[in-house]
Amino acid sequence: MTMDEVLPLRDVVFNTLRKAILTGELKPGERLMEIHLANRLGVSRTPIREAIRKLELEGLVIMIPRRGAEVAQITEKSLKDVLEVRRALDALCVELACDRISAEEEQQLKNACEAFARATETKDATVIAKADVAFHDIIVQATGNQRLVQLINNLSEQMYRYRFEYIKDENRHDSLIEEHRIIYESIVGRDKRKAAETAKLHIDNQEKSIIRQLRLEQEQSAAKKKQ
Amino acid sequence: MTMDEVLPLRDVVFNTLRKAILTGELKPGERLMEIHLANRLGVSRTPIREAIRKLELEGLVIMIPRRGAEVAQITEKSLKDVLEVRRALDALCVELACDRISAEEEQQLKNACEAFARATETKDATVIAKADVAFHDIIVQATGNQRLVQLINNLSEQMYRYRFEYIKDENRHDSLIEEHRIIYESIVGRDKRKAAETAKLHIDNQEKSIIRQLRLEQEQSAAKKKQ
DNA sequence: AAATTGTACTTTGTATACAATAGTCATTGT
DNA sequence: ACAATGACTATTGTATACAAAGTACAATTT
Repeated sequence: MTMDEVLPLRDVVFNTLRKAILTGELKPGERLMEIHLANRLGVSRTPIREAIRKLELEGLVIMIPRRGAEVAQITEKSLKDVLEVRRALDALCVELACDRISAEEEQQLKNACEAFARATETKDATVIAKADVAFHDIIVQATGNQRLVQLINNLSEQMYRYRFEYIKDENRHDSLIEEHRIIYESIVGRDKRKAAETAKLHIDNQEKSIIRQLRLEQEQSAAKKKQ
Repeated sequence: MTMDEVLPLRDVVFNTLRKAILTGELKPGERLMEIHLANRLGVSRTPIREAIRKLELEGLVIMIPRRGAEVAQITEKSLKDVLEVRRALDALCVELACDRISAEEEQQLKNACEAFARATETKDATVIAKADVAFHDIIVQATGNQRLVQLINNLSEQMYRYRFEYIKDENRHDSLIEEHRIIYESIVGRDKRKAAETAKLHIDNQEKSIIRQLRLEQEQSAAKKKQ
């Protein structure tokens, strides 16, 4: 018996648009026109509008009065702002995890750590990204703080598009594995200071890579505009 | 010439409902029925619904499928979660302020610090609360991180109702003034460690007071239910 | 030829109408 | 008397219709 839970259309639309923005299918600056989207998704304007209201508060689209919504631009400044906050929250995460992680979660974290190392061998960015998310999810969940879970997820969202390029870089794989290992061991060893320090380092490395990626894209779009 | 900017109705409704929830005019658990609200505010259901979608994502209301929205309950757990995050973010704030505060902002902070001390003498909770917000706002703004500003404001929101009781407690006034003074001096003296520590202490004190308040309220409502 | 005005079209903002569902109360049968 | 079923009502979910505003393009005038 399949209890195929029927979500309200607004949530279906919200998830669809969210995914489209995060994967880059809808590009920054692109306009979201209600009738157009309604036709494409086969619903009326009402659920589209309600979905846009949620995307607006989540920062994925911006509203221009009497002109409608468009996909939010990511600037280097806004990315730095997000990562500055994440650095603090990721550090908080691992510190709380040191206090609160259960024996079962410790085992899961160990498995996830090893699974990540194996995933890098596939050289498939999608597989690696999933293994990476799985590892960090266990830590975030171990904090037992729902609000923190929600905030970290929202902040991670903002840079989904760029994380992929970072994951692809094979030269970084060994240090990624090493960082994960240190974080795992620090948490198990209840060494808050070291865990927090490594978590911050982990973000710093991501920041460098993502900003390089972002500059590249902006150069490209600038060149395209000229041509 | 008054450029009385006409906000979309959904934003007017959003702000109205938000304020009503934060001031306690709409109580936790109370249902938000669309037609009812539409009649009361003299608009149609559409802007009401869009406002509710935003309140939903902000965590001020929760949706029950096919039953509509109701004002979110604040539990002791959810409050502790919020404050745990705030402790980290407030510490980040003062640290960043140490690095980035301008000479002008330093002067403003000095004024706000003195203004707060004077405000406590009025023994008027509204006046004191305003002076307190003004002081902290300068620090948050000094970080130059828009995302951080947004997050702190959203998190502060969640406990607006209870902060008032905290501010009222005259026994705490002297230590509040002292904490503000230490934070001010640490920022000016670029002492990140001390600034962060005091900021955390500041939150800890709030937490104790607010949780006491929350327990009191819950006892009262439990008693009322029995009677 | 350039500028300005007017008109038509596109798109959002708001209201209302219709559909579906869940909760409530009464009625009926055991 | 109690349980179960069915109808009615209240409320949300969705679609559409109408109003207002902003934009682009063409025509006209200087």
